[in-house]
Amino acid sequence: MAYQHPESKRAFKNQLYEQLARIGKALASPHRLELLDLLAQSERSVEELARETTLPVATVSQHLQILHAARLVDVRRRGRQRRYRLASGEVVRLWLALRRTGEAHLAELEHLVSTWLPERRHWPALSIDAALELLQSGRALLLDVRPRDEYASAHLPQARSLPVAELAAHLSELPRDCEIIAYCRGPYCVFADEAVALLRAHGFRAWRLEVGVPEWQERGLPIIQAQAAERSVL
Amino acid sequence: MAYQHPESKRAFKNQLYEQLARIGKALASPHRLELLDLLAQSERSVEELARETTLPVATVSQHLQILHAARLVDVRRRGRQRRYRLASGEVVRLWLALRRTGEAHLAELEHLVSTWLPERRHWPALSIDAALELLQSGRALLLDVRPRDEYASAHLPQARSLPVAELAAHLSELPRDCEIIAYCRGPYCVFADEAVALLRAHGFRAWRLEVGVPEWQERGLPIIQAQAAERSVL
DNA sequence: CAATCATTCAATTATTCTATTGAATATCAA
DNA sequence: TTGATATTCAATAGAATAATTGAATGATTG
Repeated sequence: MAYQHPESKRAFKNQLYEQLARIGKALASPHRLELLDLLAQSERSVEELARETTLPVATVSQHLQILHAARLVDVRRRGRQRRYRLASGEVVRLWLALRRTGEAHLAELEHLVSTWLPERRHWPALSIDAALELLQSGRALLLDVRPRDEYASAHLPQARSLPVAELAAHLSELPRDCEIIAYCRGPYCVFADEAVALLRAHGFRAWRLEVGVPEWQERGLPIIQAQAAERSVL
Repeated sequence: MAYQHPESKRAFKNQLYEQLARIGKALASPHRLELLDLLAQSERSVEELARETTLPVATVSQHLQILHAARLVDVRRRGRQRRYRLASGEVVRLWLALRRTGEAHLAELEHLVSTWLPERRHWPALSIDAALELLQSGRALLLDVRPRDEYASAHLPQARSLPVAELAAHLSELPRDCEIIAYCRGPYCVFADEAVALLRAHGFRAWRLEVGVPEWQERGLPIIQAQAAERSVL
């Protein structure tokens, strides 16, 4: 019979929400959110994550273990490294949902962007739809300006890899007779802003795509992913 | 120009993730998750929430203020009550994403359900699609077995309100020549389980719908909502 | 087998969070 | 204005969390 005493219902609910709060607790630190954000681009070693976040390696390791205990990330060995990655697309959706909730309700976020990225006022970012239209009509070139290993892990169809650090050295290879669309990790990454600024300073018609790979994929659009062999071998 | 010094990039990121962690921290307590789950059904007063969660009123009030500081909930006055509700549909999506992440990765959740709701093995729950098919062909009656005020706040199209507590008294009004589909707050609510058990014990052909109103709405399906006047008047 | 490298562990301290209690405030009704 | 009701506030003690440091582990390379 399904009838239960009120006290036992309470015990069930307590255990239920306690389990779910394991995930909530894992999301309760700015450093861990940054780690999730980075891992949404590609798997990484502890050391790589420490370098990108400017945190001590031991601190990153401990945060990763908290994320792992909440089952938000997986680990595998590769040589003497341990490479961490998000446990699944569910985790990407959770992170994006958290970020969108912030964008919807935290006025401070807008303020941060307008303070630190004031040049975004000059040129509007391209939406996914606007970019798709330009690309499908052949009037634009798509640049992935993230580091090469992130491109290798997953990138948008038709995208060419040209990390922003190498952009200045390759300007002569870029076309002047079409639009150039640059994308990076997502709306809070500055790589594409920097690329667009450099390109425009040299007379190119450049635009920033307002999303990155995770948002593109969440929209149900196809991406080019590294083979499973490269991602999970041994 | 968009070029920034590495240190100032770091300062921007620190502030960015610190803001987003306000939301993560709000999700870090089992009690607050239960409050969000309840508010996903309908707005409620502090006292109502305290009664449902069996927590002291002052404790609930403090948790609500934490949720409010993270902008996950809104308040309005109604008489001498303050009625809290989720700030927007984004918050619903965030909560559902967190819950789904738990379902995907926390084995303990499955274990909890099989321990506390063992009767779920007997009769499979109806998916949204299965329910839609039955309902559209007229071969089923849809019962909302939640408390009446939650039905009033929002319910599925075609649903009749019959709270599980009143079900036993109204059995004679229910049809025996079609399927009966009962739904409640969602997959972890037991109202529909109880309703199905009672109905089957009396010979009805009853089924539990595996989702509630929030999941139905997230799927993009229509719901019947209380008028704005009822929801937000003075 | 020793050396190196990447990562984790363990112990400490400082900080933040949580629940509880009783008092304070604010609103409505008589 | 008084009393009742709903909620918040303030103070506290206990618990959990975070960052730091240096040592320990474990796999790979020479």
